[in-house]
Amino acid sequence: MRQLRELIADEVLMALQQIGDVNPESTFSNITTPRHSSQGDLALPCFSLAKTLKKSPQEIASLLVESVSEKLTKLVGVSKVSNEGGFCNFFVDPEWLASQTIKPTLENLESIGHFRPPSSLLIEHTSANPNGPFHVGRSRNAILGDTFVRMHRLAGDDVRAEYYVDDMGKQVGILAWALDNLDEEKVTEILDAAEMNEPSSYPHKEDHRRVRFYQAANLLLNEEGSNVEAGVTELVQASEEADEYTLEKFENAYQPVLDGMLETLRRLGIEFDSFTKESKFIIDGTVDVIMSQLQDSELHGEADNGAHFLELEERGVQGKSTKFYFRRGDGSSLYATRDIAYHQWKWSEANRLLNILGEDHKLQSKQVGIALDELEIKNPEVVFYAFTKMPGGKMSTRRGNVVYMDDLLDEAAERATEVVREIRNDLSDEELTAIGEAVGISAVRFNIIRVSPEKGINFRWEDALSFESDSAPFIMYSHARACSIGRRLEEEGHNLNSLLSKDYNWSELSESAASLVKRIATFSEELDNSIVSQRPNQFCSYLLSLATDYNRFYRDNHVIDGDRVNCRNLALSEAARILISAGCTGLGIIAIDSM
RNA sequence: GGGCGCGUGGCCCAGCUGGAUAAGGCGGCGGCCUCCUAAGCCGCAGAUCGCGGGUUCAAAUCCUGCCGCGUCCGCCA
Repeated sequence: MRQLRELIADEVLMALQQIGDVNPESTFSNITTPRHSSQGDLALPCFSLAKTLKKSPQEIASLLVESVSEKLTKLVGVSKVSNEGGFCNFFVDPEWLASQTIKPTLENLESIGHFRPPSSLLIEHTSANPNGPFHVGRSRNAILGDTFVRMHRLAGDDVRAEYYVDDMGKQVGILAWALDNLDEEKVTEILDAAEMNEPSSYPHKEDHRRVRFYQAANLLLNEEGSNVEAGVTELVQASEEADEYTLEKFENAYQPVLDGMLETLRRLGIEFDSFTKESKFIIDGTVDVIMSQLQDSELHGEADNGAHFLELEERGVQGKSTKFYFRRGDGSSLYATRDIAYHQWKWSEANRLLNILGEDHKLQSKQVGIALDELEIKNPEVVFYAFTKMPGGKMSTRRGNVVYMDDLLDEAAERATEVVREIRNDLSDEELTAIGEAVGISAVRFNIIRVSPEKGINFRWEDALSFESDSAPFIMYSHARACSIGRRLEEEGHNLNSLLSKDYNWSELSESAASLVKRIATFSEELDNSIVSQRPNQFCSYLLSLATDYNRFYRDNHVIDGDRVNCRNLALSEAARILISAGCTGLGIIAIDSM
């Protein structure tokens, strides 16, 4: 709690110095938030001082309290200082905290979430091969990436969301080949034979339609003695030489697929500011420059057939192969080489770079990082996330072992609509559907970001669609409750702004109201912590706590009491409502006002 | 074989830059709607923090060995 910390810092530092601490700053930096509210709002562990001061931690804590207590408790804002078990415990005065935080929250809507000077950054996420519909396995990247975009924006940063389009190479080549050489009938025949001809719920959406061509071509590719391989290879080679005709053919093949994927993403609330094509760096020649620069590296080596690599063993890369190839024997570049050029270009576009990558890209990312070092180009910040597994194993577009996001969202919206229908009998079908859509989508997003990125997710329908307490609908429900208060006041002819413009008396806050005030006060620092530690799940937890605290407040602090309005409780409720709503925006949850 | 990551109540999951009684949720049991939305609130039961060593005043957290799971080790993307 930064408000309390700032308030007590000077006194505590002085007291630490007095009792003989030679590095009070360092001791003070250990101050933490206690687990239990009975232990105050901040606690300073005194154990590290025991040795140098030759006193027990308990004794030290007690000395500190003695020296600091009188002055601090005279300060407006500190209600109590005590010590227990070697900790020094500081208690904030909730009335003071409320006077510091509630009004600013109500009045400075545009600065909600701001905690530190803003930065400008480019976040690259999703960047999935445009070869088929967006599926659940790919969605963790998109949802996580978009959440970072949103959280940074909430914190005041200038963010550009970027999609790197793989518009060349094998994946798109296979798709282009298939569209050229197969027809619907043939595709159906091939998929039937492999028992992969599953009916699509979106047969006319291009990503769903074309993925069948892609899957069929992959099946042909694996057949003995097929000439498909040769055809695809020819295309791929042409694309890597930036052959205009081929690249256009590729674009015609993938663009409708990409559009379909983006449509799905848009339904999830995910949009991009810019798209950069991989071929750009072949066409503009930077890949060639990079390759020749890398040949000057002391790590550079050349294989028998003329392929070039960096030997990374001395840079900590271990395994069967420690070589990083950046140029094939025929002189052409590889995906990773283009990625280096892409990073060089990205640094010309932003001050900070953040990449969202699956854990399968860890080695690749390390190799690119070392190559960037060799070229004296800064490394980007990277967030890795673990895979989403299906009960049958890894999801794969190629093998058809997938759950498409379009289907998951339909199911989510449908189930949510049924839940609303059971609860609300005063709404039209249209309203029910709208709420169901918002709830379903929010729930799906939340169930992915609520778990720490490095932990694997086992996809289960019932988990992905969970509407239980640890979920987006729970948060949305608190928000809707808060909205209903304002709505009712306005229906009764009140003007909310004039009710809120009064000066409140914050004395004698109930326990639940005080808890809510404290929770509200830590919004920005919780957001910032979550961003800095690259764990959106932390902000998820915070928002769940805020919603829980609001629900408790709601239980025993009424705003409307007969024909009287408690303006102070209204101010608290509105501040909470505003922050829940802002938090939802930051996580991609749709904060509807009725549900 | 090697690298990286993960392993917390029956299930999901937080805590992991060491600190006080390991936080929530689901499921189970029991309470609360003459009162602003009960998708809520309150209580009870349930944890050898994968296993073994070590460092420390203090270990779920750091180190190390083992076991299990994931992922990577392509002149693929």
